[in-house]
Amino acid sequence: MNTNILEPPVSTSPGSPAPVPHVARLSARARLLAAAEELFYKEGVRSVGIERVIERAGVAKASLYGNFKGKDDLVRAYLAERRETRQARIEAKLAHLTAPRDKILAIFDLLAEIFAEPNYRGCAFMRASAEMQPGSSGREVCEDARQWTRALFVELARQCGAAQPEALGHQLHLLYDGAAVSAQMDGGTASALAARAVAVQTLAAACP
Amino acid sequence: MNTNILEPPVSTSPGSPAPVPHVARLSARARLLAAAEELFYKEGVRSVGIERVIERAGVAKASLYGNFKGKDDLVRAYLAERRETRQARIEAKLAHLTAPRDKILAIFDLLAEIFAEPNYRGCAFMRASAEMQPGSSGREVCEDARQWTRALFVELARQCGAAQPEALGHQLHLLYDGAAVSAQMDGGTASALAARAVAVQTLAAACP
DNA sequence: GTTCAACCAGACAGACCGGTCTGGTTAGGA
DNA sequence: TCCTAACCAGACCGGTCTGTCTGGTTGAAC
Repeated sequence: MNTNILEPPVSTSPGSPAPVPHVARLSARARLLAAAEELFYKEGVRSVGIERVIERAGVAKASLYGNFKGKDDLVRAYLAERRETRQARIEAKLAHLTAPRDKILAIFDLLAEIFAEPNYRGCAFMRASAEMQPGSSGREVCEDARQWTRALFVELARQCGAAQPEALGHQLHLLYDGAAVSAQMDGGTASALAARAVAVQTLAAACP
Repeated sequence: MNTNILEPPVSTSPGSPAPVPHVARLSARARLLAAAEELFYKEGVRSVGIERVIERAGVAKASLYGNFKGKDDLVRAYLAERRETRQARIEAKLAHLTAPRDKILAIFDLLAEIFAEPNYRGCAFMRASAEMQPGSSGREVCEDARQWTRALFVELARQCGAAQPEALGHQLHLLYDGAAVSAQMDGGTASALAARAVAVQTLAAACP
């Protein structure tokens, strides 16, 4: 969902071969972020070089270094954008629900939706984390995204009336992570359903 | 545990600054594997270059290319060695147990032991997978290791008398993966205990 | 003593990457 | 019309990476 009226909406058609049509084109920054999103997620932040990104975006090298401090900064911006997109998607999924238990299970339902998407290649933050040095700005975004997810599970566990909301939140987060790993390595949506089934049991045991 | 009498036992003191003493030294191949194990696991298979490995091993470049086809082959050998070490460690942990339920829980106890080790940095296969291209020989080793773990959980679930051993095995594997991710990102042994607690509930529900 | 295999040390080549710089083009506003 | 900002195209530099090659050393077998 693009609410910035200064920029036309980005068409995220995955298989488009030509870089981006020159009619009604986006700003160089927006095209760079779109190309980074596509290439970094598909092939890894380290495998993809600057040259590939600017070629895909149809942008000059100087434009990249005018909009970003360097490759690390572009990676950070890519991850930050993904983090906001994901958090917004989760919040939208939970918005029309009231019972905390339903919200928790809805998160796993959302995982099944995400895993079913044709271009899904696993959790972007896990994959990027493994490619980046500890302490880099990109890693901080990943850890921030992780912290947010953990806090969400703990808060929902608290609302469920769990005796130990921290412990239950940790357990639910565990299932969330495990589902992502399994989806990345094994493919399919089965892991989201398996995690949901375990979550139902765990909730029943922790929230009497 | 080194049972190969052809080679002296490798001293895995982590902070030793000198490469390896020239007395009773190992073969070039063994030293290369030891250095690869140390550096690849600590800093990533992609971040660490050939130069770093041969310097740490105290080995000439030509010796590397005489023992391995190239860097990819060295990475594959490193992962294959790790896979065998891990499988042997799990099998040793389960050897003196008879009840399948105890064996399953012992795997999570072993995770807690592993997570508590000072140099633990997460699952080597997950981290290496994220750094390698799909279809590479190293990736195949990782997927093989994953397949083995899955088969182990499914077999133990079957021995437990689960109605759906495949499903229960998948759920247990999910907890295993989630614990590894949480240990890598958050540190500590809490995730192994949390996964064990959920496993107890899941087993109780699936094996009446 | 000779031979041979395994090894060490390091120079070197070719490729690639991130980042800088120059020069030319376009569009819009004063 | 002129000016300015944003942009494109691509040469270029320094560094790093994998992998090859040459030459010298050691030690054990014969």
